[in-house]
Amino acid sequence: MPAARPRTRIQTKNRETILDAGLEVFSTHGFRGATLDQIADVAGLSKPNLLYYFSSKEDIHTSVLSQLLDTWLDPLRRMNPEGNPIDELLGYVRAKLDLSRDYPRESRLFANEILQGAPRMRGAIEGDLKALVTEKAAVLTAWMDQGRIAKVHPVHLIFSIWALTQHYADFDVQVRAVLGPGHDPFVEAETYLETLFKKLLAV
Amino acid sequence: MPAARPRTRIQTKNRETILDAGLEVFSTHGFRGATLDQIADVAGLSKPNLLYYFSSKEDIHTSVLSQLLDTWLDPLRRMNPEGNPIDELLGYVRAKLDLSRDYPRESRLFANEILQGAPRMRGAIEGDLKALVTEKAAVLTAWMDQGRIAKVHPVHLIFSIWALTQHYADFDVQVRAVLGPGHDPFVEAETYLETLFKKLLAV
DNA sequence: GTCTATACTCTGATAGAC
DNA sequence: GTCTATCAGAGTATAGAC
Repeated sequence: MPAARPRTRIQTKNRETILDAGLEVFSTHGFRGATLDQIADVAGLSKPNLLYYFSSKEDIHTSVLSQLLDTWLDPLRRMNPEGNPIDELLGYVRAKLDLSRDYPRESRLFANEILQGAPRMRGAIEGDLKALVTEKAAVLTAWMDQGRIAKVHPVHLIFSIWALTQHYADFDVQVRAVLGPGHDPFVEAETYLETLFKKLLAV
Repeated sequence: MPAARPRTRIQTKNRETILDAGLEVFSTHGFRGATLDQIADVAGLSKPNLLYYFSSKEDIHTSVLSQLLDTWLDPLRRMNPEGNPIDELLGYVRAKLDLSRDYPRESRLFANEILQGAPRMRGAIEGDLKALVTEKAAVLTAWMDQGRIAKVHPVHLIFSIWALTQHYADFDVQVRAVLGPGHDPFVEAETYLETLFKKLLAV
């Protein structure tokens, strides 16, 4: 790596363009399935030019992934132990569903990575992610012990929020095919999931 | 394609071996990510020998996929309109969770396909799958109208069963990393999901 | 039916002109 | 900084011996 040098505006802009193109292609085809040609095409740059900004395909992929987990865990991090339990949990569900709607490519990239056994993210999952879940599971357990929400397995509760919200991003094609035209999956999901979690957590 | 000829036992066995190896490799690496070398290696056959039994990589992939949807939809198909609604639904959840536990490779292969926009299964999804869901959604709606289960969006109810059960196969790595050793995700999930759906569907 | 050898294409990465 | 040309390796598929 060369000594860190301040980047010009055009450099910053091109790097962003490439990372966005990489997200687009990696999220639909996985790492191996993606080609530099495709990424260059989406970015509107030549292949050698990609490799002027990033040292390798792997480098692009790593860069795309590196910021992903932070964005992904942010809503959970925001769940406030001092707040009202039901509001906090429903707020978390809504925030996670918003992520699925607004950042489906990120969701699919993450899903791709986990499906393949998390070869490039295992450390982050066993580290940051596990630590955060453990911390928040303790908050949930406290709420349950105080009788403010129903007693269920706190970690599986978090899993179920992930599964239900990410499904609408990762299986979008299937969801839309089954619902048919004239439906907004995310609007319907918001209502459905609010009902589901209210009933599950009512004491 | 040559005229259909009865296959010898060794042919049948080798074809099965190859399809199983293909399932193994395709489900973890996706179509593009998988190589014939990997499949040959897992199958314990040489690469040209693979192509003696199947005309191409695509052919292996298609053959693996072709039987997948049937297996996958079977539990839903079995949901009996004449049975007890809660029992039928909880039975479906359990059957789907069993599929996740016993056939995680099939689940991941399916997830891979949908994530990529279902390039090789779109027809089946818009056809058979949609038709079955529509049929069963009508059954659910009838149960709801009779006041035998709570009124919720029937299609999203099915989506939620899929999301929650498939999560334990597709995100297995993450689930186990977060839970840590000494947990059986599927045993815990069975209890958790039974509670969740009982509460959701209680009138 | 199965293998070795190989043809040919695709893809990641580099060289070097401008 | 960006491009054209090109190399080296991987990967699918085929030829042909046994």
